[in-house]
Formats: sequence, structure tokens, C-alpha cells
Amino acid sequence: MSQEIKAVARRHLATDGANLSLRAVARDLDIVASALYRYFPSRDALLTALIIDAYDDLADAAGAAESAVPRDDLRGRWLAVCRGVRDWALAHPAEYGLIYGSPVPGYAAPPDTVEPATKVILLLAAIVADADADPPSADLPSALHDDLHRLIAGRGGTIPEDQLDRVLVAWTHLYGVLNFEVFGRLDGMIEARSGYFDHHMHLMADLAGLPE
Amino acid sequence: MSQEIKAVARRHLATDGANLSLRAVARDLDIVASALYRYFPSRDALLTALIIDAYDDLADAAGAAESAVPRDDLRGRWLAVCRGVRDWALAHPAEYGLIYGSPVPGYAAPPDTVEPATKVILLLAAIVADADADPPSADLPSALHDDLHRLIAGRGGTIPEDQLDRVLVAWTHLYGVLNFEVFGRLDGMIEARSGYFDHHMHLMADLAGLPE
DNA sequence: TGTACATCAGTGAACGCGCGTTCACTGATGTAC
DNA sequence: TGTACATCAGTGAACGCGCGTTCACTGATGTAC
Repeated sequence: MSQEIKAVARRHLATDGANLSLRAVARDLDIVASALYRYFPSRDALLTALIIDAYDDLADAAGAAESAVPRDDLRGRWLAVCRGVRDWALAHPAEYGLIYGSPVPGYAAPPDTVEPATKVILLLAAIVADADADPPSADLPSALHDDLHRLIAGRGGTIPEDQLDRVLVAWTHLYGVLNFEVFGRLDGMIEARSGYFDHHMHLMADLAGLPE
Repeated sequence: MSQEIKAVARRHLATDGANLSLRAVARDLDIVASALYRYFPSRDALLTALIIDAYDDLADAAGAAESAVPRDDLRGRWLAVCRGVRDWALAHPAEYGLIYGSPVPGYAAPPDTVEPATKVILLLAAIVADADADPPSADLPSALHDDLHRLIAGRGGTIPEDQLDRVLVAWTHLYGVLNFEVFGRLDGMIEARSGYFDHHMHLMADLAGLPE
């Protein structure tokens, strides 16, 4: 039943954005609004559940896309992850907006939403690490170097700072392109959407030092 | 008076996001809600005015920042534009969210909001054109090449497709970084915010073929 | 097989709010003669 | 200088909605004896 509620709520996100109305959800379920409180203690709790689901779904989609590519095809894996994210975002624009659009007014994301957000970064980092890539040397500002060092140490990872830097550049770019595409900022400008996307992601692979 | 209404509405955006309430705005102005209809025919009209103002303000800020730099300091101009956009975004996060966040539910942007959105691209393009840069050759998908050609021809411009391509890459990246920073997606991850930003924008300048 | 009881999903009324928009109006200000 | 009139910013009541959350409750189902 919780699943059903979330499914209906997801449909509502598509039309109302984050202005999710419990009463409207209940109406669609032929149920009285107060009955929802048996499953979610508040509207915010339902939103949180949707957000966590969205991050998980997105990461799963990206991971599944990658795993269909041979491990030694590094650029293939890279593109698969990126395209997996894109396909999911285009198929679920409202959920994408929920997690990567402007923050929902009056909603404070609880800490459990932080970790699932980093999964795609880890996928990309693993590819760059597998490549043992040697990205063009960058002179990182020392404060940024410290941040990267802390991130790596905090997770017990071994990736070089230079590699993580390029992964974050690619990660930033990935969502930059997608925000524009999903939120309609490319309308009337770029029609060759998937060519545009692939081109950008290839550039990022170059920047990250992936071979080929 | 229209100016005053917009000023108050901008303050409300900061707390309510795009859930802008005419009655709340009126309350702040010690005025009855219906009085607003003398200045704006509807809530959507007010939103549209705010959106256009935001695009204009943003482009003005970027342009002003650039014009403080000698014309022949190309990378300086590039960074000035990028930082100008960033400074404005950080100073006006709600207005930034209005124009670059998730679309406002139930609000369809009228066509007059399209043109002001391209001003920053033009600033960046002018710098790359001044540099007469020769970006590393990219093999653009032909459909994308056509889009770029159409954009250039449609404005009577003369910039080479390869240069425009890199400008769009940088433009995408600029708003990618800013979405993350403004919407709080870097919290607990990157603390060296301006170092991170500058580093990314330098990389984009490299990609665009700017010297130095 | 039949009765007593507990569980618990869903009800429905109520509280106290909010909203955009319309409409006929008041009443101060400024202009014309 | 004084009166008549037009302008028009702002009023206030009303329409017809919406919302999240609470609370005591009903009534079907399933279990225990």
C-alpha cells in the first residue's frame, strides 16, 4: 500500500511539481486523506520517501546500464553510465526535478538523502580508477585539494586527487546538461539532443583521461 | 509601485520558492490583495515580470563584471563573466532558482523570456571570437553541427561552429556548477567553493581554446 | 461448528488555515472652467 | 478664488476553491477457545 501511495504521488509530481497534495493523492486512491497517515506520518515524510526512491532508482538505472558493457571497455562503461542517467531523467522528469531541481520550499532534506546522491559519482570514479587514467595535470587550489583529500580519506578510497577532480568535473557537467535538457532550457536551440549529450560526455571522458 | 511590488515579491521568492502568493505580497505592502490587479493582470504576469528582470539583472551583472577587465585580457574577461554570474546567483538564490531551477508548476514561460536567457552565451562567445581561438578539433555529430549552424545563421553571426560548440560546453558547465552550489548539492562535499568554481571555469576556458 | 474478542485499515467531521480573482464601491487628488 | 467633474489607487465583501492534520469512530477480517 505504501508502494501504491508513492506510485500515485509520483504521478502527481509530474503535473504539480513539488506542490504535492496529500488530499489529491488520496482522492486518486479513492481514499480519504486522513487514511494516508496510517502509512506516512506527514507530507514531508512522503516527500522524503519519494526523494530517496528517486536517487536509488536513478543509481540503479545507471548501474544496470553500465553492467551491460564489458568491463574493459572503459569509455563504453562511461557512456553507459551517463546515458543511463539521462534516460532515467527523461523518463522521470518530475522525479529528476525533485532531486536535482530547485529545493522544495519549506522542505529540509533529512541526512538519509545525502548518501544515495553520491552513487553516480562512485560509478564514474570506479571507471576512471580502472583506467588508471593520468588526467592532464591540473593545478588545483590547495583548499580544493584538501576537500578532495578529505572525501577520499573519509571513504577509505585510494583514487588520486587528480582523478577525483576530473570525475567531479564530469559529474557536474552531466547534471548541467541534463538540467538544461529536462527543464526545457535547450528548446528552440539544440534539437540534436542525444548527439549533443554524447558529445559532451565524450569531452568529459577526454578530460578525465579515459583512453580511446 | 510596480517596482515595489516586484521587490516585495522577490523577497517572498526567497522563502516560498515559486509558490508566490499574491495575498502575502499584498499583506507586506499593507494593501488589499485585489489592489495588485491594478499593476499586474494575474499572478502569472507578475511571475513573468520577475523572470525577465532576473535574466536581465543576471546578464547586466555579468556584463558589468567583464567590462572592468581590459579587452585584451581574454581569460580575465572570461573569468569575470563567470564570476559575475556566480556572484549574482549567490546573492539572489531564489531568483536564480526561478530561472534555472525546475520549471514552475502550471506556469508556461511566454516567449519574451527566451531571448534574455541567451545573453550570457553571447558574452562568452564574444570572448572566444576575440581570441580567434582554435579549439582542439571535435568531431561533432552532423545533427549537432546543423543546430550550431542554424543558431549562427539565425543571428547573422560569424563565429565558427567549433567555437560555438565550446562556448555551449562552458555555458552548460557554468550553470551545472552553480546549480549544485546554489541548490546545496555541494554541502558536506566541497567547502572550497570559489576555488572549485574558478578551477572549473579555467578548465572550460582551456576547452574553449583561450590562451594562457 | 460457533461464539467472543482483538486488530487495524479506512471513515468523516472538524479545525484553522490558505489561495486567485471578480466586482461594485469609496474617497482623495488634480484638472477645467 | 471657487465650484464641478473626472481620474484612478485602493477597498472590502464575496465566490469557490484548496490544503495538512487531529480525532473519535466503524466495521470487516482473522484468531482463540
